[in-house]
Amino acid sequence: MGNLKIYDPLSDYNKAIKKLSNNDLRPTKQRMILAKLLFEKGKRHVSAEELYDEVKKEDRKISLATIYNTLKQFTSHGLIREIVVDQNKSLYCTNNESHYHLYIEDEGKIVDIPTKNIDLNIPSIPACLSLHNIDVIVRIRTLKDKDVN
Amino acid sequence: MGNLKIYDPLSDYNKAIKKLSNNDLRPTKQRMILAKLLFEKGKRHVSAEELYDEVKKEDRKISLATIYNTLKQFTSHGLIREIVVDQNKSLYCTNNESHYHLYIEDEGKIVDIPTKNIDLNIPSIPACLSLHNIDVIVRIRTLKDKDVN
DNA sequence: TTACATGCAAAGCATTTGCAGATAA
DNA sequence: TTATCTGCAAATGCTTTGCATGTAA
Repeated sequence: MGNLKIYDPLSDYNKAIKKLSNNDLRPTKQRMILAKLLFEKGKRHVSAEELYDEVKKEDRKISLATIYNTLKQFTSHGLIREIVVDQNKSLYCTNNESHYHLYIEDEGKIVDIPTKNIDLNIPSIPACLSLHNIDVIVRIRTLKDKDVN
Repeated sequence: MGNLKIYDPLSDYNKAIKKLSNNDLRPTKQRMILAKLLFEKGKRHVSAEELYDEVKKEDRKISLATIYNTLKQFTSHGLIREIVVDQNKSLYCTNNESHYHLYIEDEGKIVDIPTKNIDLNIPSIPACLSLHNIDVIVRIRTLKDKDVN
């Protein structure tokens, strides 16, 4: 919002661009715009549709299909994380630190939880020698209409 | 597995029927069939489609729409729990004990985790005075193709 | 120059819904 | 008899895909 900003060669944004180049992702116009929106605004949880709207607000245009595809690519390259919150609704998280998620169903909101706040004791993990990723989603629901009848 | 079973007037199935009647759900033919499949086979994690197939295997027929609607009703009446595992994929869990879920993404499988195996420390829960439900889904992914490029 | 990206519209898929006919009480 | 179910087919909503055009290197 118009605040002065000293050029930071290691900002999240620049790191992202570098990451793009380091992978097989060309830093195209669309990917730059999306990386900018995703990484210059701090830690965020956005949907494809929200990003689409933000791009439009900047008087630019990226097709929704490209936004979906790009989010998918960014995810598989480890730049962001996908959180499936409901059927027909994914949010993308730009927080790169180790953390879990709290999803407040009633509000459709997500809050990050530091990994240290959750102790997992799962002896039942079956032969996960090559465990690659753990994601914890705590879903809470507050007392509402539909559940008590 | 072919083991003898003494008639239990308080079996999960009968409890379910009773629960149905106690709510505003008429114990119709379709609901009885589904309750039977859901509660007489012990703790399960099934999708609507799987249930649909099981009904067919018994030479009966319930429309998929009715299965979806019934699962939804059973869920909102607390008979089962819905677990959203992916976009466009819900599983329904018949375990009534307090527990969380481990989802193995690669295999699409779900395993129950006793509540005591997970310590939640979430001071950040915002004004959840009327907290109604906590669901924890631990998602694990083992090292696979698409993630390293 | 050419392999890779993008955009559009169409397709996909699990789930939901509208409504006419069927059923439980 | 009447409020409630059921089943079908059509609709929904998010996401993906096919393919022609555009673009980075």
